[in-house]
Amino acid sequence: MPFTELLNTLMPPAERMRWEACLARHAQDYARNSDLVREGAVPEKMHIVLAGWAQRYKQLEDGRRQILGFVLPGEVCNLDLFTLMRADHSIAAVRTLTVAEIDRDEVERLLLDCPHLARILCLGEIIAKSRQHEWILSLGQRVAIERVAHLLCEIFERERLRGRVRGQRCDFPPTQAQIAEAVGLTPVHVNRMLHELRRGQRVEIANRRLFVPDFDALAQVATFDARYLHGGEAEQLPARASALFDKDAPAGVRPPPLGAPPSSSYRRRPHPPSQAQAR
Amino acid sequence: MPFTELLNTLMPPAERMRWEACLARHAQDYARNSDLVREGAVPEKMHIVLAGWAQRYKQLEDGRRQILGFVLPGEVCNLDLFTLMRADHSIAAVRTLTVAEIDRDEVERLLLDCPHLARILCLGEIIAKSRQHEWILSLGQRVAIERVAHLLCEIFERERLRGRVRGQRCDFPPTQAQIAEAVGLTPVHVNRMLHELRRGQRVEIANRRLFVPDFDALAQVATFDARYLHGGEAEQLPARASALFDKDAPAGVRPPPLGAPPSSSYRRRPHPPSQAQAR
DNA sequence: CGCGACGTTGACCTACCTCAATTGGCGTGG
DNA sequence: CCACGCCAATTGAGGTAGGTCAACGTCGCG
Repeated sequence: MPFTELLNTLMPPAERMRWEACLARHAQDYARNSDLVREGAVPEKMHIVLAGWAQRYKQLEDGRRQILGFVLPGEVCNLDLFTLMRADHSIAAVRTLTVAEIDRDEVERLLLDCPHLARILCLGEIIAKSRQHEWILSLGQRVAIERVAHLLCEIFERERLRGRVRGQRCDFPPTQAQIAEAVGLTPVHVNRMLHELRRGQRVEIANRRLFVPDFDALAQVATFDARYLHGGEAEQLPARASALFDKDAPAGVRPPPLGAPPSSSYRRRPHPPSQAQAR
Repeated sequence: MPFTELLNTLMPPAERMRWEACLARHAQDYARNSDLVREGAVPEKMHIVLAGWAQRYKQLEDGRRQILGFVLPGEVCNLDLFTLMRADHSIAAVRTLTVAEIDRDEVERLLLDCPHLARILCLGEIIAKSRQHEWILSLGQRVAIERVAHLLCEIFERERLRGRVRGQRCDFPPTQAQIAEAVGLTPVHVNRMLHELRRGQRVEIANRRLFVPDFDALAQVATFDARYLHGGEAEQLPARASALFDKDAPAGVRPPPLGAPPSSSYRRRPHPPSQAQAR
């Protein structure tokens, strides 16, 4: 498993074992749709997803609910634990879910003992923020079919980076209603979009599994650009993360994206060719 | 000015002066719509808004643009500087803008010398994240009039927390087209929503100024709940922030919100008749 | 074998978009 | 001081993406 090997590279075996032992010791199961963290509560424990998916969400008083993002196996739900503020959103199990629950003291000890681990978790937070930004772009600007396709691309690519895609397939537990809550559409309309994608040979979802025969084709309908997931940056983590904590700074290597000057019309606004100059 | 006094409480005068001197020394002007930070670039300097507004945004290849948030005077644009990754979004001037530009070395020295400052900036980042979550909720679930009203509520409340509201009025530089890019609507439709809000005596926008005669009424239209802005948490900052860096942990005091259980299968519950009209 | 959750489909409706023209404010140059 | 020109705001008419409602199919499971 490439990701596992990668982790070995990034974390000394001692840290790695300490971490995994800790996870194993605190495993905990949740039933589908039950909350791990409730908005407004002061979080007591840090949650790490071991198996299954979790979903972050917020809701309005009248019940409208928006999913902010999915937490996949191996990812941390709430590092924000340490801010000690009340949670600004809830976290629930998408389906049957196993997490490790580690309380504050232990997390603290763990992070002190495992500097590499701390860096990896920090990088995870930064990438999560980048995903939030893309999520906003999606909700605000993409049309229905792009939104759905984009979500599938994101999931598939994240799973791929973790080495959990085989034969163009990966796990995909959410129901269509949950997809709908994630992309801000109606379950009915999500169903139609999935149907359309299926007709076009873009995706197949069955038995909680996602099948993507031609990723590039799907990415094209989604206007998906994987850069925001910072895939492959983990390899550069040691250098970069050390900059976070130590001093000097070798930057990652990556071609800058185009600053495409737009088209025409009202909404798709031609924003003036802005130069990044002062004065 | 209450906010200034607050800062004095939070930061020893020495730190405070060091910080402000630093800001003053590096002032820099930008023309409306010019970029301070371009997506994909490695940020060289940290930007702090001194006067005017900045906007974070992302765009699609075809020109569709989504504003991720506004940066108000006194706020920091990109603390993420230290991650040393390429910027995942661009930042531009809403209108004529003055910022302080501080390069990495100096920021580093500053933060080492001013631990209180560092804590305040960290808290700012956390609150920014909370705002992002609310922004997602808005784009995904609120209808047009709620979205626009919610944006105005957020701005107004943030300005109020900073002590910049007088006589129910505060600065409001963005054009309707920029509002549209922020809330994911068309400029035309934003115009109509503003018109409706004006007819209902909810807001008045003129001469780059926002007037809110009855905040609660506006908040009701928007389903706005100020909690996510963490107003008043700055007062608790010393205690809380120290927990971030030191050890033990007095939590903030704040009533938990309701955790409305999920409803039926379908999406839009009959949201309360948002009567923003004649009244 | 019957219930309950999920997926699917059709008919219809409306919130929001598109296109297009007009108005008003304001800075600039004559 | 006025006329021009530009940009933002405004308004109307008509179109469509996506929502709503409601029924039916299907699968898993006790």
